[in-house]
Amino acid sequence: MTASPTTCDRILDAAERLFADEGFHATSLRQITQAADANLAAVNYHFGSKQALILAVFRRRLDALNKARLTRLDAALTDSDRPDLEEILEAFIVPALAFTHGSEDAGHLFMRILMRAFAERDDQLHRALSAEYAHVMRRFASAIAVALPGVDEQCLRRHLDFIVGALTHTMAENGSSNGQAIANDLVRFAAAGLRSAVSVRNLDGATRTLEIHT
Amino acid sequence: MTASPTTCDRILDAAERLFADEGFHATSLRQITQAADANLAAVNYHFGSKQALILAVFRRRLDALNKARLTRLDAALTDSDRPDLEEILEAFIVPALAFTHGSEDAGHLFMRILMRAFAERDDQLHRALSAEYAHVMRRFASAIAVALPGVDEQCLRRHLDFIVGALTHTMAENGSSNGQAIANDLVRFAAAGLRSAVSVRNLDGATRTLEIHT
DNA sequence: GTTCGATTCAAACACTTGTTTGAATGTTAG
DNA sequence: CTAACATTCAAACAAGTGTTTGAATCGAAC
Repeated sequence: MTASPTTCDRILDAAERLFADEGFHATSLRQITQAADANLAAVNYHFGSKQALILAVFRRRLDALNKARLTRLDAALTDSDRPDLEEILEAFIVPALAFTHGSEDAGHLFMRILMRAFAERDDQLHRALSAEYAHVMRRFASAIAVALPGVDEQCLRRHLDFIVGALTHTMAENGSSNGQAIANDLVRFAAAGLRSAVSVRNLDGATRTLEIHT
Repeated sequence: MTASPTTCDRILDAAERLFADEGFHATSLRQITQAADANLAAVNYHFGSKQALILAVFRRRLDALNKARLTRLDAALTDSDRPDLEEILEAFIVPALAFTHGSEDAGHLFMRILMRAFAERDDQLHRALSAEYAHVMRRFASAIAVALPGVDEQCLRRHLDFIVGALTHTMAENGSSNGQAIANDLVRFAAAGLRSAVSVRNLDGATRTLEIHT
């Protein structure tokens, strides 16, 4: 039999599920500790505060996710001299979906939490997360810049935002079903979108402009 | 001089800003009424409850946004017999950005709120919104299906999710700056992504599959 | 001026929140 | 065994929550 999970882990699991279902502020420590079969004071004892618990829930999964992404990115880059755009995008997208198919629907829950974190304007959380998240995004940005020479830097950053938005939104919306089909779609969708940026610029040197009514 | 805004409007404005900054549950009625220079009981008097206020904040902007989208979509469809994909996408994307450039940063705030609504698992809010939102999405889906014959229906629905995710994420993240450039990028990005779906199917009849490690 | 409906107001309601405390318990080392 | 430490527990804390209430105030219509 596996060692029974510690109080810390039970609290993290319960908090993850409740945060995903109800939101950070809407979830009370009493709900969490009751679901975790722990005493109310356990949260403040083990983590210090509710805010620190939120960060802990985050780090546990995000560290693993970003590490898997970077490992796969490195593998794609050393595979050949000229990196393949699709392989780079798979390195970013597939681990997120592998997550979803992992232990129960932990990944699915975490994607909902990740989306909340983007929505939350909580500066403390925002800063703490972007510290390591920015590093990962920069690695992928430069990898794509190599695979797709001639793409505007600012444009590339925007497109990465598109991909992050599309990924988190669909992951949060659709459950853990059809992960593979979604990954296929998103990789192709994103690759085509990225390639369109350089081809347009190479053909006529300027993008079409739209009028925006104000 | 313009007629001074009613208490209802002041409450809606204050609530919109605070909901975007702090979240639904994190903002108290006391914060809202104080910012709106109204009495605490005014919210329950005019709207009935906090939950009803949240819905009211939503409807005020979402109605206008979706109406603008559909108007522009109709214009694009009657323009010519065979609708242009880019025009359809502009009908969906540009009004959201025109919003952003409208009164102050009201649109920017509302996009953050919209993102929260997707993240929130509040079933009541979810159901109330998807009622009219689903209708708009269906209109756009069938318009794209005409402009892009041969695209798989399920695949199209997923791609619309990608676009919604990309739009809300970037709108929420970047402020009201560079709205036009973002709209240009997203329209081109989305169009290329959508076209890639039909071309792949038409060329070899099957999509590439990725292994997902679990 | 008076009456009537709509609106505002201050005060209180019952309840939940995150956090702290100090004693009780379990666990490990000397 | 005992001493020291880590962990759990029930209880209380002050502060904040959404909502309700009943009186006060306003603005027209008669």
